[in-house]
Amino acid sequence: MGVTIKDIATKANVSPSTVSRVISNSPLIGEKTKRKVKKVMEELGYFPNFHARVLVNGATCSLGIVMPVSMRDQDLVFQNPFFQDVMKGVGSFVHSKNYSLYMTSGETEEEIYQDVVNMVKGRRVDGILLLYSQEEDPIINFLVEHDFPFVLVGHPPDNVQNITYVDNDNYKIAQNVTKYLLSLGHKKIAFIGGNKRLIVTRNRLSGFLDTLSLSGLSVPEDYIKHTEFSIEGGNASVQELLELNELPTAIFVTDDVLAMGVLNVLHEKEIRVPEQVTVVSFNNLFFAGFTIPPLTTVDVNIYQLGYEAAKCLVEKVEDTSATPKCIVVPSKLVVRKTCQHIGDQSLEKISSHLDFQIVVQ
Amino acid sequence: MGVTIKDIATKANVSPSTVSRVISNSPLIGEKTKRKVKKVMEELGYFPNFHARVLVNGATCSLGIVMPVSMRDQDLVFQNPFFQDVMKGVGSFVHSKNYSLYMTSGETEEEIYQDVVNMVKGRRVDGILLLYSQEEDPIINFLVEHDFPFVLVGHPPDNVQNITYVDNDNYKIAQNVTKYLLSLGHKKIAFIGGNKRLIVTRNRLSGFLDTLSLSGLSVPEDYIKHTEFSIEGGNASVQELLELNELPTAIFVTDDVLAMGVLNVLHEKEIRVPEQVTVVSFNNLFFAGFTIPPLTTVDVNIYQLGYEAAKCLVEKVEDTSATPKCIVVPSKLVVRKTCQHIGDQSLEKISSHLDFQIVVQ
DNA sequence: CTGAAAGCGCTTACAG
DNA sequence: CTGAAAGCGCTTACAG
Repeated sequence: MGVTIKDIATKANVSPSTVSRVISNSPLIGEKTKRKVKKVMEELGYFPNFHARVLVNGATCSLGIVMPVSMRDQDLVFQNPFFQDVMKGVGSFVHSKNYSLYMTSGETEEEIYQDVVNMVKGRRVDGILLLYSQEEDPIINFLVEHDFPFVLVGHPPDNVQNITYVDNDNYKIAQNVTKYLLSLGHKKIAFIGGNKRLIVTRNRLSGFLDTLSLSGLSVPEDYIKHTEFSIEGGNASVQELLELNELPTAIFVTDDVLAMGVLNVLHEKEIRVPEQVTVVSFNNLFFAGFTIPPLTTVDVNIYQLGYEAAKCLVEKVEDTSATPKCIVVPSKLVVRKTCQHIGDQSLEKISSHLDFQIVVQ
Repeated sequence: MGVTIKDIATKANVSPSTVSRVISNSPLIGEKTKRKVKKVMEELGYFPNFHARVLVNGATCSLGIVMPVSMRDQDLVFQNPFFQDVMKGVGSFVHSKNYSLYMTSGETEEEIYQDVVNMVKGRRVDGILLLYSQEEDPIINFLVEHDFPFVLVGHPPDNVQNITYVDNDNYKIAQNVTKYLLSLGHKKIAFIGGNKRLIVTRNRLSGFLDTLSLSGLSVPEDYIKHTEFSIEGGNASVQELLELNELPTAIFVTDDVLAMGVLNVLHEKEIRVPEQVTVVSFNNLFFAGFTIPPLTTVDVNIYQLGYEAAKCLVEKVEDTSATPKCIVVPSKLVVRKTCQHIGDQSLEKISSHLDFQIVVQ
């Protein structure tokens, strides 16, 4: 059915080798022959068979994307627009390099693991991009063991020196966000975050906790909530906080989807934001500027996270000997309306104490 | 580097053919040989080379996914969670059938078209899934011309008899939604929808328009807005409506992201929903129950749309002679708080006049 | 500058 | 029940 190199060869009166060389634009071939062969290719509508090429070259120019698609059993239900945004960044770089994208479709950790094994051992991809990072991840171990090129979006759970990853400096960001809250006068600050196994969650929590304890503030245990990544999760968590005797005056939320759930409950209970409760969040997802009130949140540059990760991975694939590296994507706090409003001057002042870019929108 | 069938053959003292037969579990091979060979495969960690297989079998067991990723030039910026949801459905079915997923990464129509050509002509996939449907789409034409298996999520722009597609009955739904609005007493109803080239937009618009005209109501031209699929798009459109002399009392919005923008502006301008303006929308995206007020919207069963589409495609791939078919995914109106509230009884009454499932949440 | 030959890793008629 | 041979569509040393 498909036109092959042989068909071209016969019709152009040359050998298949010559056709192959014309395709790869080898300088060895004479101009005349090139033109002749190219014309025939045009006429017959030739297109190289991908698999035949891969079989001899080895390189697939494809990357495998590992998404945490709804791991229901782990309550990691990702209905999070975050991933769509990362993928845009990934897609953009990858396209510029003529690489293709392969996706896992597994729905449990075990299935996703199998998907990865298939990709790697079946030689379907040249590298793997992990869009998340969590503790005790068998996939990372598998990849390391097989010395297969991969890049992590997020901070490695361990083995940091040997893994190439792209991440924000979540610990530092969390410190600065917390300092920001402190400078606003808050002392009773609660935390709502995603699954504990995720490294992002842990890093943001540590930054938060460490900063408070440096200020001599301790956080009661029931001020710290871990929940699934959904509006409902955010909902449930604030509800719990609101049942406490001593209410927090600020809530540090690690994701905008969660924050949406938080704002929702507060609005329903007619608790005024930011007058009664201050809310900060992370990720600056597409709806962050349109919640009620508009969310003050850290823009972590999701697109760039994806773009850089893809770039690192392609580099790694094309030069396997490259040493592991880590790219830190910059971020900034986008101040909107969910934190106690203070005069512009004082914001500047606060800002000067922080190691952190602040932008008012 | 990789272990091949040959390695196994030598170590197991059989021929490569035998190993191949063991892998495909051929009944011809004796039990003893099978055990012996399997043991060696185990020891050596054998995994079949995907590309070698494809080269001889032809089948890739891979599907290509065409996403309308941010076609900036066409103002079709899709930051819409819709696609993540469809992909869940697609992934779920595909995984059960051991198929893999390939993604386009192009960012303009031209690039995406090239991605598709590469997939098809390079024999990288067995079928193509188009996650959207629009007028004058060169991709559809290409696929039809090459008689390549594909399935459309959405209604074909033309050539309906020859294309397999999965869609909601958007025209009918729009009719019923409009009737619903009419029965609520609205006469001045505006429309905010996405790009005109998209068939969904057109179908929902026609259903809307036809129903109104059947009721003897005409819609002024400036009551009909087409905008990009973003909160900002929704924002801009209501702003325009609010500048009109004669304000609509209801707005028919074709997508929740747009509706979010609509609600946002109305809230800012302190226009009360639903008391002053009623809003209905489509898709029931993850945040629809959490806007302020919670959105009344049509649940189009996004997941099932993806699931069925993948199913149709695999069927088509595995039986090329299958006749084109069309699957209509059911939908229902989820009544929340953006439409003028009326007593439960009258909702029942209204419902009885509609050819449409209504659910109160 | 061009061609014949071997080979990438598999499968599958064809023999036996 | 098992093996030798041909072939899937390409690339790339090796000759000339």
